[in-house]
Amino acid sequence: MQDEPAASKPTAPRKKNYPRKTYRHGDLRRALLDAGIELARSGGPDAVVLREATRQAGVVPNAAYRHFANRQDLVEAVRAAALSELAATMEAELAAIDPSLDAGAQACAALRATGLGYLRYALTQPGLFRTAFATHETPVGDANPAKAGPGGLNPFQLLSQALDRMATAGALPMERRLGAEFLAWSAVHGFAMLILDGPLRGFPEAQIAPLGARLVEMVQKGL
Amino acid sequence: MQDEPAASKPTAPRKKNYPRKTYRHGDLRRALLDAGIELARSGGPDAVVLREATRQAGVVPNAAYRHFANRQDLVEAVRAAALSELAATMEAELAAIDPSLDAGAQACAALRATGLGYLRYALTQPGLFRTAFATHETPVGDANPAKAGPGGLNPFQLLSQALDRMATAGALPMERRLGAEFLAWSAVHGFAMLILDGPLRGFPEAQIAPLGARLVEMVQKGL
DNA sequence: CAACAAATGTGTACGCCGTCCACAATTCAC
DNA sequence: GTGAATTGTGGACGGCGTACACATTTGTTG
Repeated sequence: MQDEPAASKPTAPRKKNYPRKTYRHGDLRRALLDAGIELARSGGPDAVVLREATRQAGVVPNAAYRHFANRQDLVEAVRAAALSELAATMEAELAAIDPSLDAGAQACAALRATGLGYLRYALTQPGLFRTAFATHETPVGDANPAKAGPGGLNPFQLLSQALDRMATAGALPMERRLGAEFLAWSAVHGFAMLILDGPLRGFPEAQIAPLGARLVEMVQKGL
Repeated sequence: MQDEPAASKPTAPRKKNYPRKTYRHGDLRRALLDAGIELARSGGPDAVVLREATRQAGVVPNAAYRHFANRQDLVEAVRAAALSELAATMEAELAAIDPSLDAGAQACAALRATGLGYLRYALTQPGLFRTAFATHETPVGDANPAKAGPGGLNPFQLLSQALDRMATAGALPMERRLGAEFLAWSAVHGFAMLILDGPLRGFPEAQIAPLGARLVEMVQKGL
């Protein structure tokens, strides 16, 4: 529709700045995903609306169907990205553990770090966090690298790893190791939900943080 | 539109069997709410669609706006009903506690009962449970009786009561009483979510039940 | 390089949804 | 009984997800 002479051969896809001049977009899938992520970031899963994503990518609604089977498929992709970010946040917390501690103390610190990283992400990115867990299906045996952090492990695997370290270090009795990830995850996940959608919503972080610390302590003590 | 002579004076609203013959419905609000509850029961919050509720009530879509400000308002009403049912389930569990126990043991049993009742409802009525917590805002200082059970207390208040009993019975150190409802609720709520939408979804109840028991035990020990 | 197939974006259209407005039937209050 | 308030109707609008046919570009193969 443009009267420009198609210029040079623009085969190189521009990753950002999506206003395209060629008929082809270059990397529409990425553009749609990015738009979806931003929508989810600021409005949660329901804000991921297909038509809006295509609008932001400068493309007609149906173009999305060349890259995603349907809206839910796009949401799943956003979800995977959110889980990956979550894993990265947890890894960052893990990396901050004092390496001079003995194995048992390090393992306990790792458990706390996974929990606190989880909570940090929920507080920092509520929209994406809710998107990560609003839809059904959550990763467990799922080795999809799109859901993992830089270290290649997804959030659930990071937690399992921390518990394994505790068990081998003797900080967690073996007979309590089995299924412990479900108990620990329950507490932390529920706490995040209480903050985002529940009776703790809107509380200043100054009051949230100590409660979160108490929660992690409760898990460690009660496990 | 019917050629019937309007029959007798049908001022008495029929609570169920909504096919009406008069211009007025009798109790449309109730009919819409009932329809909304059924929709939520079988499909969660997103399944509560205004037009479908009016369809089931045998009425034109706009009629709903005489009784609910908008869709969200209807969902809120469904939500209140779900919370009330949840409270009732928890009360039922509480009522089953052996009264011959001493105060401390009864208080501990009450804490477990609130948690297990909560989980029972989540497992039995996943759609309504998710509706109760999917939308924002949750009852805490909220004395709305529509959200309470037969005993007049909402789920959060039931939990608080159980913790109070533990504290006065000496089963919970006073310095740990403050905020304990958040810790306990976190664990149980998160566990419910893991079962409904998370990695524990679809697990047979035979495997869920012992895990739930362990969870409640963890809370009691770690609180 | 020509020709054809595959990939990718466009245009049009359908049905569903929430919601707004004006209007009609009914009931209530005086 | 009459006028006002309540409650249901009819029609319309814009937004959404998505299906189908079509156009344009790109990649392949002779």
